[in-house]
Amino acid sequence: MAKIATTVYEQIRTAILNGELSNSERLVEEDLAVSMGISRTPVREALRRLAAEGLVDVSPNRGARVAEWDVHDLREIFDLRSILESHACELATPRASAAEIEFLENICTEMEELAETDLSSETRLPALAARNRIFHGKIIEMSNSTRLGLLIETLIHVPIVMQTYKVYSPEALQRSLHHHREIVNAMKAGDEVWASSVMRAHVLAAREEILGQPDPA
Amino acid sequence: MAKIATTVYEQIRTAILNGELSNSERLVEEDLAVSMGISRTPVREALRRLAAEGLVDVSPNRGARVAEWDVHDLREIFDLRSILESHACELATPRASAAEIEFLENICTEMEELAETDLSSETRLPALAARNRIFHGKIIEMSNSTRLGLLIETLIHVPIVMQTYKVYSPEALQRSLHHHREIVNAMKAGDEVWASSVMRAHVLAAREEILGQPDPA
DNA sequence: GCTGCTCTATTTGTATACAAAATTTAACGT
DNA sequence: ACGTTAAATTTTGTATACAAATAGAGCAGC
Repeated sequence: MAKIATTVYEQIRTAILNGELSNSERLVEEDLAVSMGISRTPVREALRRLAAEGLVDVSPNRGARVAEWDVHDLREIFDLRSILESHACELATPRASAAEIEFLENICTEMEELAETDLSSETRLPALAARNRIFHGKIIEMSNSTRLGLLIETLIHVPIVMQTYKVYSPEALQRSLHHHREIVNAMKAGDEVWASSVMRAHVLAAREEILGQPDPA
Repeated sequence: MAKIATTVYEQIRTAILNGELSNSERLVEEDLAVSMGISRTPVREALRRLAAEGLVDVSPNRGARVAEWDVHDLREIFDLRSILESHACELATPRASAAEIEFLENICTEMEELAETDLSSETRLPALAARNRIFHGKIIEMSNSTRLGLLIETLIHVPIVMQTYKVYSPEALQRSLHHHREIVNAMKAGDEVWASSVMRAHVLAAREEILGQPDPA
C-alpha cells in the first residue's frame, strides 16, 4: 500500500491541474485532512511537496494557496521550454533508434488523423493534447538526461493548469503538426541541428499563438 | 523568530554543501532531532525540502541519505548550465544598465588581481570561487527571469558539493577569466549573440577542464 | 563456512495534543 | 458611523505517542 502522503499529493495535484480549485484558493490543512478522513501530517507533507514544485504558494504561519500565474509567467515558461526541449532534440537525435523514430511517426499520423476528423472540440482537443504530451515526453526521454526531464517537467505544470491548448486556431494546429513531422524527419536523418531548430521554433510558435504578439516592448 | 524547520533545513544544507557529511551518509530523523534538541517534525520537513532540491535521496520507509553523484551527473549538469546560462546572457544583454556592466567589470578586475597574487591556493581559490559565483549570479539576476534563476540554482548544488574548482589548472584559470572579460565586453556592446556564445563556451570549457575529455563515446 | 529464517530493535509513517501566530469578531470610545 | 483596540476563533508550527515497515542479530540447517 502506498503512503497516504503520496495519495494526498496526487489528489491535490490532479485537482489543481484540472482547474478544480484554481483561483488562488486557500488550502487549509485540517479541512483537507477531515475531507479525506486522515490526519494533518500527510496533508502537510503533500502541500510542502507541491510548494517545492511550484503548484502552491506557502507563506510562514499563513498556510498554502494554489499558485497563481500571469502572462509574464507563461512567457518565461515557453521561453525556457523552447531552449530545453530544443536541447532535448539535439541530445536525442544521435541516440534515436529505428523503433523510437517509428513510434514518433505513429504519433504524428494519429494526430494528423485526429485533426482531420470532424469530432467536436471537446473530445478532439484533449485527445490531441494527450498525444502532444506523449510526443514531447518521448523525445525528452530519448535525450537520456534525467535532469533535463525533471527541469522541463516542473515547467509544464503551469500551461496545463491554464489549459492553453484550447485557444489553438486551425491554422496553428496544422502548423504545429507539420513541425512535429519535420522534427521526426530531421531526427531520422540524424540532423540534430535541424531537429533542435524546428523544436525551438515549434515551442516559440506555441507561445506566440497563446500570448498573441511575440514580444511587446 | 524564524521557523525551526527552516533553521534545520539551512543547517543540513550547508553541512552537505561543505562536504561535512558526504558519502551517502544516512540521515536518521531522530538522531538529527536530538542532536539539535528539537522534535522529529521539523527535521522531517527539512529533509523533504532537501529531497525536492535533489540534495538528499529519500526512499519510502527507508529514510534519507545525502545524495551521491557521479561523472555522468556532472556532465549532464554542465551541459544544462551551458544552455541555461547562455540563455541568461542573451536575456540580460539588452537589459544591462551601465551600472550593472561596471559591477561586472569590477568583479573581473578583482578576479584578475586575485589570480596574479601569489597567495596559497587555500585562500586564493575560495576567494576566486566566491567572486565567480557572484559574477554568474549577477548575470542570471540581470536576465530578469525568476524561473531561469531557480532552474540554474538547483543545478549548481552538485558542483559545489564536489568542489570542482579545486582542479583548475593555471592556464584554464586564465582562460576562464578571459571568458568573463569577453562576456562583459559583449554585453557592453549590446551583442547578445556574442555574449551568449562565449558563456556557452565558458561553461563547456569548465566541464572539459573538470571531466577531462569532452565526450568519450 | 555459508545460506536462509525468525525475532528483536531501529526507524519511518501517521495520528493526536498542545503552543504560537494570525485572522476574525466584537466591543468600545471618539 | 468610523476607526481602534481587545478578546475569541481559526489555523499553522512543533512535540509527543503509537502503528507499520525495515534492517540486523542470532540461530538452525545444510
